[in-house]
Amino acid sequence: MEDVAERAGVSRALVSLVINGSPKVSEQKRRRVREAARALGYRPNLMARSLAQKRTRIIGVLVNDLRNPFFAEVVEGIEMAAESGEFGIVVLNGRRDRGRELTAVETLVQLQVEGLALVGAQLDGDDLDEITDIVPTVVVASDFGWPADHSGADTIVTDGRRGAELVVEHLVSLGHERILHIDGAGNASAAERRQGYRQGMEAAGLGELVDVRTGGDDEAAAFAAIDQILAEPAPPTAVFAFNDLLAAGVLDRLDDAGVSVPGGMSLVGFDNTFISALHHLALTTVNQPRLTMGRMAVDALLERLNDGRDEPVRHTLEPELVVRGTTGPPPP
Amino acid sequence: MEDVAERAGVSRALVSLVINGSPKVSEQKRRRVREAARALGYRPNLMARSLAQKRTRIIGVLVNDLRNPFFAEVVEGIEMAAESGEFGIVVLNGRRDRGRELTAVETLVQLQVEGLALVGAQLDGDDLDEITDIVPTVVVASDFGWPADHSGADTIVTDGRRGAELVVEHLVSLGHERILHIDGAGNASAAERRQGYRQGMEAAGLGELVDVRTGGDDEAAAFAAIDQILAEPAPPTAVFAFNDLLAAGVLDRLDDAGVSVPGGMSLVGFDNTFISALHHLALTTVNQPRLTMGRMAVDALLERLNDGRDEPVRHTLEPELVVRGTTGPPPP
DNA sequence: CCTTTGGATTGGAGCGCTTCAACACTTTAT
DNA sequence: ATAAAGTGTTGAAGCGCTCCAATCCAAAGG
Repeated sequence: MEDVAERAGVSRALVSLVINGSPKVSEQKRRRVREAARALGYRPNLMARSLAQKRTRIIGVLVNDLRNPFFAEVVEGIEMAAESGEFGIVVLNGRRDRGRELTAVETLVQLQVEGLALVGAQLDGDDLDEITDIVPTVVVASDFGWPADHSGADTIVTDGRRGAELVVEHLVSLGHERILHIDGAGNASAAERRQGYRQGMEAAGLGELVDVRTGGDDEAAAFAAIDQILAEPAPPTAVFAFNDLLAAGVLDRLDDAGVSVPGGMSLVGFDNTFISALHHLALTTVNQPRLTMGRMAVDALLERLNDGRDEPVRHTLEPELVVRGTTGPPPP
Repeated sequence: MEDVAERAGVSRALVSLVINGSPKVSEQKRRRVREAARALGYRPNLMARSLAQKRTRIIGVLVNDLRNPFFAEVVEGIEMAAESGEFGIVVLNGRRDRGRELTAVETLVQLQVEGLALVGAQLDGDDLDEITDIVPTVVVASDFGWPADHSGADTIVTDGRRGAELVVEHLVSLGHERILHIDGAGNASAAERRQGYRQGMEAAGLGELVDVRTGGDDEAAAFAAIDQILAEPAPPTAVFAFNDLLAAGVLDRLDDAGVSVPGGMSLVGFDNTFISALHHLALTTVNQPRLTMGRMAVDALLERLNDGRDEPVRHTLEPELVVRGTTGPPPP
């Protein structure tokens, strides 16, 4: 910067003004500075700038698992919204490891991010208790148990309970009774969907047939459960899987076992990722508006940042059943 | 930091030493500083630290499209390797837009990243000419045309030419002759695969039947091409798609048109993403060792950073044909 | 002709940290 | 006893930038 100033025959301060596009610089000097900067290949040092400004204009994003297309799209929504709010984002990947999530959050805070978006994080409220009063935080696509006195983070979720109910209602309307749920195990939104499933079953008078098996959040997690189910005397006629990835795993296994879908068994996923839309799978699933979720997350942060809101806010989006080809009437 | 020092009854310098785990600090003071830091909820400011150290320990990653599982996994490989080299990564998403890629690279440089990994980038050599002599750069999963005098970036690719040849060889061995290629349009590695396809065809004496259609890099890009092909008098008996996503789109369209696979037409993808492994698709494809590519990319950067290498290096990995269920003999 | 006004420019302090030379003690060798 | 050689600790400079108060200058007003 010093060099640029010298070459342009001005002070360092003036160079700073030009770089930041201040209106109070004469056209002449502006040009000279620009030229000097170009000639010298000058690039401002963002670290120094942030330090001096005490602002970073960065939103930190922690994501549960980048390989899951659902999360990847939420992140994309966040990125797009951040961009139009003149913020950059830094994405850290928890890779499904709670410990890594914890250190990632710590890193982001030390990076002085101005807002924190946790996408599908597995942390719980206590982990964040301290964080939330340092930096505005929004939790997306998962739901934390907050400690009683927490100052609050915002929450953006799709109503997983309702989504699961929709699934059960759909299956029941097709005539299914033995509907089984392979859940998301310890996954952030697993509990809610389990609950919705239970409520749906009970509402349909099928409370006695409630059957939840442990799954997970990827294809492989379904294998054990399916193998077990198929070996049982009275297998279900429909399976509701925690998410699309898991459902794809179920489909694979049913395939292997020679069970046709939906002829021999109906199958429903969750998330409406592009995977479920592939015609060859044509998975009936529940849509979550991912881009919208990302946008709302950023909006929530910006409200705290720009408008000074400080009570926590909670947005629950409506899920939507997407009926494709993996659901039909139960076998006779 | 000042506060911590005061509370612990030491100087700021000593606090710094403790935080950075210097061995030359008495156990007693170390404890007192630690305690003071905890009590005050002190968090070091990474910006300030980087500025003072003139190091960031950050590798910048620019990725073509985070929604493509192939790229997501390469990034994961990079992240894991970086982690074990004591580096963090910052990922910026180009979202398939060249302009965005350009500004992203600029941002990363200004962020003072110590290394730059471009994953599937669409930039060309000239864009990077200036960058590469500021920061060590490695190009992964795409291949740039370098300007003659460039000081060099490293390159990590899977041999796309060879991969395409493998595909053609496989199809030819099954008896196919009319093998069509739906390409990746302007995509970074499209040219190479096109070339491999051509060479393979020619080597098999099928040079006359070479037929390349414009595709792209996602499902939708395949639709137009397939519709057109099916309307032609002598449609191909096999289609080689630029990547798995595109192949999935082809599969969808063939499905719609009532063409069975592989009975009516054989289909091959590229990348061996988890999508191709779904039994319902069971897509024959070509594997690229993604995690290895990520690791090698980081290794290349570390060699420049730590060992002072300064001539460009190029690693070409061997592709591997993965035969699944979408290829078979041509229809009679 | 002198003062006022207002826009353009600048010097310098400060952002939170690291680092290095210098200093203050101990301990060991002489 | 004194010199030499560690150990721990610290003051102060400096990293590259921003931003405020102060200054400068030219045009406008009296």
